[in-house]
Formats: sequence, structure tokens, C-alpha cells
Amino acid sequence: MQHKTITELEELALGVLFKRLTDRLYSSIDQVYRDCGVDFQGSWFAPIVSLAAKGSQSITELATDIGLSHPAVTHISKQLLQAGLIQESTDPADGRRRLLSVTALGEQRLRELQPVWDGITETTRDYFSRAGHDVFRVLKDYEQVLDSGDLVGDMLVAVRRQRRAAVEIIAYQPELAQDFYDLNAEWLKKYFFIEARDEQILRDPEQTIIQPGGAILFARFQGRIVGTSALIKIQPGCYEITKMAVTERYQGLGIGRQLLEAVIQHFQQLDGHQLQLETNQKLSAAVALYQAYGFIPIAPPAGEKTYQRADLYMRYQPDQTGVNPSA
Amino acid sequence: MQHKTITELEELALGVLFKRLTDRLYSSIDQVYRDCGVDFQGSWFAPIVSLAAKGSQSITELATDIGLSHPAVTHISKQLLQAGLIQESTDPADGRRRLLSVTALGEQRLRELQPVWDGITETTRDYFSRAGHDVFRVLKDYEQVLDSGDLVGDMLVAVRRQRRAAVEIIAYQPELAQDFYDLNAEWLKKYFFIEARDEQILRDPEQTIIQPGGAILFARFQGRIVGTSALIKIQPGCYEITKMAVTERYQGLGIGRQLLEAVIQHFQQLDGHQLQLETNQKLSAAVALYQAYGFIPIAPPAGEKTYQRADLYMRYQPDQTGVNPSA
DNA sequence: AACATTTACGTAAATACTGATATAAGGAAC
DNA sequence: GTTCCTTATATCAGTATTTACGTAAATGTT
Repeated sequence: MQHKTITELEELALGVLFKRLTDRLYSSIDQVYRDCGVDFQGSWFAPIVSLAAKGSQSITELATDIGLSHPAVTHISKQLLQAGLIQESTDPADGRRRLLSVTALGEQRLRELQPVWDGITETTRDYFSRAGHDVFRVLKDYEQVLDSGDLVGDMLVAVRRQRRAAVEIIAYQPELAQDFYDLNAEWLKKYFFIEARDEQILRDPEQTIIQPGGAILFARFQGRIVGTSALIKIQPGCYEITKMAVTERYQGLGIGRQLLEAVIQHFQQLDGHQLQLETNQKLSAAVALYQAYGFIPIAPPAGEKTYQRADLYMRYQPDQTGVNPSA
Repeated sequence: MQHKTITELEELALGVLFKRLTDRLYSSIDQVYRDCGVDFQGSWFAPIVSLAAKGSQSITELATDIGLSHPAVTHISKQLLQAGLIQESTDPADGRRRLLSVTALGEQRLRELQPVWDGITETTRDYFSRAGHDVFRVLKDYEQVLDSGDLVGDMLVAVRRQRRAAVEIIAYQPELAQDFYDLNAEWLKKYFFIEARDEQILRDPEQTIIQPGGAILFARFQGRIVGTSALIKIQPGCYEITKMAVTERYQGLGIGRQLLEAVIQHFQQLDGHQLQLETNQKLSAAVALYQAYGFIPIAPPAGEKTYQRADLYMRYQPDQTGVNPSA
């Protein structure tokens, strides 16, 4: 695997880059305050300017205006009160609210800071023109896109697509016999137990499935075999889906869906006309998946049960469902 | 004073904007890790990717590579060690160094995370194109400008210029008589004491300075009188600079320099041919300023001292100095 | 070799926040 | 007017980070 260095990661390292620039700007501006001999801190800037602009605000109003949590605003306002730059008064109309406003001393300090801020603004503009971009404008545009979209949701969709693209469906090979056993033993032991017929099939899949004209498919994800599904030929043109398993660690990635699609596709290539399966209500995720792909419940077949755990029998009838399987 | 709201502050609020976006990105990406069911944190990203890219690194190397302090890297590496994603070994060539490298499990986790990161990258690119800017490119360009320049230094220069532009030099008005007294009393009391001649001049500047053909100038900064300087006519064409004061709170802003420049200019407008002053070595900042503007020490005048504190007499001879007064 | 300086790293304390929880005031529903 | 829900805020605990400082190994200097 060829790794990339941090700087080569581009968009992925955007957060790191943002953080670096934030730290840099904050410490530079604090340094300027110190060197200018003004008693002021970077964290005071947003609150006091917001208060000066809007007259007087409560803790919560201030917090939403400057984009901090209210405990943070409580903390900073304590410092500003102590420095005498703001004053507090309880709202006569609402005893819970503590109204903050800038004092005369605060106004005076703001006037004193004006040339400092003008200098900082001037330098910032100068650096923007040297960089060839109006960085502020760009960031504001970006923020607006973030506001209008659902970043986390969109990322999750993209991740799901990427993960799906990383899953390969491969055919049976003798080396995979052990995987076939292990994957099925995992869920059988978890929910039920390994019955005699399970043991027979899992121990010798070539004789029990492949030879009679069935198939076994596997899902490979990042080099690992993470899921499987089998198609057993019951009679000519009549098949059964069985031994479908996805290892727990990789469930929720749509691997089961891909296996089912592949198995149905294989059934169609074999020109089968009937496809059924036996399952258990307990396996609700699997049942939901079968339904989404057009399997409908049918009456249990006559005679003795093949598997003790079976309590739901389904048949593939895609035309009668209006369900979109990729939803 | 017309205040601006936070969002109208533009460049000045750049830090605030950066911080907001950083927090947003970090929390979004952590959310994606959680929702994807991977055991991974945003703060692990930079260290493990750097280690994977460079094979093995010491704490300090890693810290400089990812732009964090070494205690931060120590802390994160503890978490990564505990999660089994990295391993440590002491450098055989240097017993102080602890070499960190990615374990097989770590490599496995990196492979698992690849689709997640691909999804994040894809979404980020998508958002960039929606915003109409290659935000990453813009920030990299901006960072490069920051690297090549001296942000704090440049800001301080700009601040000094802004502050200087905010200082006005104004002529004497009767209402300012009290300021003239107070400003001089401040430094006289701090370093020496108010002598009889001081009291006489400060109490009645109009009779003692203005009437005989001299002048008094004041520096006004943000509406406040913060400094003063006087020019006394000793004989026709012969003047003395005296009663130069800048209130302590506003020293270091170049106000003394501006007063001195203004007083010399006034002297030149009066077609004076001789300009001198009396001072004291203790006032080293003032003495340095006088020298920078072309005042050179001269022998004390004969006869009784005008002021007891005087121990240095200077005369204006600008042609003989090669000093640049604005340096 | 003895000593001082530099370097690598850990630990402790400080800082700057967030999230969760508690509390009290206000408002709405019956 | 109770009762219940909502809102405003304080406080506490937790997290992620920095600065400051100490220790030990390595390196340089006399």
C-alpha cells in the first residue's frame, strides 16, 4: 500500500490545515495585543464587539451570535466584567436573563483598539492580495455551502458508496471452504445451533452444493472474505438460497445486499424459474432484505422440516412488489 | 461611534471564522467515524498517517511533522498504543528517542478506513465545487504567504502607522491650560519635583510662553489630550523647547516624536536661527529622541541654573547628523 | 576527563473550550 | 391556581491542547 504524506492528502487534511491556520492567527493576534501594550485578549474580541454592536444581549443571545457555547460565554463575560469592560443587569421583563452591555470604560477601550484593529485588517488584506485570493470571501462562501448542506449526511452517503465499490463478489474455490464454514458457523452459533444438515453442507460444500448444479459466492472486502451465500439446485429450474452470512464486524456495509443481488443474478443466468428460501423471523435484517428484493412469504412445505430453526418460507416474485430494492 | 456587527467586520473576524470552520469540520468528521462504526478519532488521523508514510518517527519528529506540541503527540500516541495501532521501540542509536511505527493491526485499520476517507474527500471536493472555490488550494496559498512573511511584525508596523495617523497636533487654547499643567506635573513629580519656575510657567502659560512670542502644542489621540510641548522665545530668533510631556499610558506610540517634529516645524516657520533645550540624562528616551532629530550636547550656559534638574544642554544642528529621524 | 550545553521526552499546571446536569424563572394548559 | 413544559443560566466534569519545567542522554568544549 502506497501511503501519502500529510501534505499530499489534500482535501482529507483540510481539517488539519484549518486547525493550523486558526492556531496561527489566534496566537499572532494575541502577540500583537501584547506587543501593543493593550490589555486585551483574542477571546474577548467577538463578545465585546457583538455587545457594542447590539447594545445589550443576554448570555444565550451572545453565545449564538458569536458561535460559542453558553458556558464559554459565561466564562469570558466573567473576565470582561472583572476588567470593567462590560456590565451586567437583570432583565426587568425576565428575571432569568442577565443582560450584558459595554461600559464607558469598554467603549473607551474599543476606541483605543480601533487603530490596532485597523492595522490588523490592513495587514490581513495585504496578505490576501499577496496570496492572490480573497480568503475571507472564499471561506464565507464555503461556510454558506456548509450551512445549506448536510455535511455529515453527504459524507456518510459517499462513504457507503466507496465501501460498496470496495466489495468484490467472487466464485467458490476450494481454498475458501474453511471461510464458508466459519462464516456460517458464526451466525448459527450466535442465534441457533449447527444442525446435522448444516454440518453436512458446510463440511463438504463441493459435493452438496457445487456438484448438484448450485453455486457458492463470496464477498471480499480489503482482501478479506467477509461474507458468503449459496444457491442449491433442488430440482431442474428450482433453486434455494441458503447459507447466507456476513461476518459481524462488516455488517451494515451493504455486503448482504450485494451477495443477494449476485445470487439472484446467478439464478437468472441459470434460467431458473423458481427461487425460494427458508429463514427465521429472528433474523429481521435478513428478512427485510429478502422482502425488499421481492421475496414474499409462502406456506411451509408439507412434510418434515429441513431445519429446525426455519419458521418463515419465502419465494422470489419480483413482479408483484413495488419496492425499490436499492432504497 | 458606529459599531459593526461580527459578520460585517470582515478580515478582522477572520480568526473567528477560521475557528468556527475548524470546529465544524472536526466535529463532522468525528461524527462520520462514529456513524461508520470505525474505532477511530479525528486526532489520530495526522499521527498515524504520518507514521504510515514515513515508516517510523520519534515523538519530536512526529510533532513537527503534524504541527502539534510534543506533549500533545505523547498523549495521542498513548491512545494509539493502547488501541494497538502503533508500537514503540527505543532508538538503538539514541536512548532518549522513542521510535513509533504502525503495527499490522494499524495497517489493517488504515486499509479499512480508506473507503471512509475516500468518501470524506469526495464530499469535500463536492462542497468546494459548490462553493465555487478550491478552498484547499486557497488556504495552501495563504499559508505559504504566512510562511514567507512576518505576520506579527507586519501587523505591528501597520498598527503603529494607524495609531500615528490617529494623533492630531493642535495649538494652544485657553481650555487646555489645565491639561498643560497636569501633563507636566505628571513627569515632574515622577522623576523630580515641581520647581518654582515650573510652577510659574505651568500656572500662567499665556503670559509666560504665548505672549512673549512662543507657542504651546498638544497631541490629541482619540479625543484625549495625551501630550504637549512648548517653544519659548528667549531672544529674537532664539528659542527653547521645554515642557515636553506625554502621559504614561500613551507612551511608546510615537507621540513624543510627533510633538518634537511639530515644534521644530513651528520653529522653522518663525524663521528662528537657534533652538536649544535643557534636560536630564535620566530621561533617556527623550534624550535619544532629541539626538535622533539632530540635537547635540553643548556646554552648560554661564551663570545660575534655570532648573535644578538640568544636567544636559542641547542645540539643534540637524545638518551635522546623519541620523534618519524616522527610523 | 570534567563540565556545560543541547536535545528528547515526560509530567504538571494552565487554558479554553464542550456537554451534561441542576436550578430557577416564565409561560401554557387544564 | 396547580401542574407541566420550556427557557436562561450556572456549575461541574471531561477533553484537547499549550506552556513551563524537570530529567536524562547525547554532544560539544576546555
